Amino acid sequence: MSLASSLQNPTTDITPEGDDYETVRRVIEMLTLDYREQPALETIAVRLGQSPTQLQKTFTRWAGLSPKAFLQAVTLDHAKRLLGNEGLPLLETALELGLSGPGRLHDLFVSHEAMSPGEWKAKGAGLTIRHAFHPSPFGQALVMITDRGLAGLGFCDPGEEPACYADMAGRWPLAHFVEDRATTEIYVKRIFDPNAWQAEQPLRVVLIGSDFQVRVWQSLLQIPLGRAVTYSDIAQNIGQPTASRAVGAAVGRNPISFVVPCHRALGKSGALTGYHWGLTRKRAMLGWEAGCVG
DNA sequence: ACAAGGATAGAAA
DNA sequence: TTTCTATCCTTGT
Repeated sequence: MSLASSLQNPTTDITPEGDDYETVRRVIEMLTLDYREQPALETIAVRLGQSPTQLQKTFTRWAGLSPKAFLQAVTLDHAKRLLGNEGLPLLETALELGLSGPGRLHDLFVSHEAMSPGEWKAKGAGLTIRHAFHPSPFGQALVMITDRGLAGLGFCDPGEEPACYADMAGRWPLAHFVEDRATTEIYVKRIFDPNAWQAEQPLRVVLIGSDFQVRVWQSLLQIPLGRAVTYSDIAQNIGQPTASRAVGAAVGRNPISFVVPCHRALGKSGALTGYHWGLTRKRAMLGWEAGCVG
């Protein structure tokens, strides 16, 4: 089977910035674990065995932000700002502008297609899924492609690949899995390079889930870069205003993280209430995106 | 059918 | 801050 080979070869292909995420991850962890003592940048640098200057470089290379700006981008205040409580109901706005439908969605230019309920219930039977791990700005990324487009994107830290693979593959237990780095690599480059997002032909994405889940994920696709919505916003958007709890569960099952921007769903208070691949990664994504906007 | 459990939210103590 | 509860889609029995 391809599983073994994919696990033994966690790739060192591209991404000269591969190490940067490790640093960023540890900084975020320190900040959130010891948030009481508000460690200064210099303290953190020392703990990591780096000079503040090195840290400066790492952040600007990784996020396009100075360390100070990045740290700000990871606070509760910033999260609240993303929610943009200044009025404009985000999701409806996107709909009115005609950004929905098969055309452009998301800043990444995604065209989405949902699998039929029958195919969903088949648990992937008859489906061929090509997959591989690649380094990404958010750790190791597991990419899963069907002939209808990107079906899965998961993340983990180096060494956790087996669990990550099991998690993703278990979602379509009857599918046929083939490791195919050549196919997945094309997608990876496109997904994590904001410069490639301007491309004219959209990234094909296929949403495999229950009807309810697909509607939730489609709502997520309407959230622009640099904004966020609450779980209840989404519940409103799909016409079931009291189902915010169920929305949370559905968001959590999103198989294509980052591309379907589930990291832009926050609690009403602005708190990051959860993330399937770890809250640290959710913070990192929001911080990284702050760099894209500014 | 039924029961348990979530990445919720709001209210009460 | 912690706890209680209304709510509702999924999944396992």
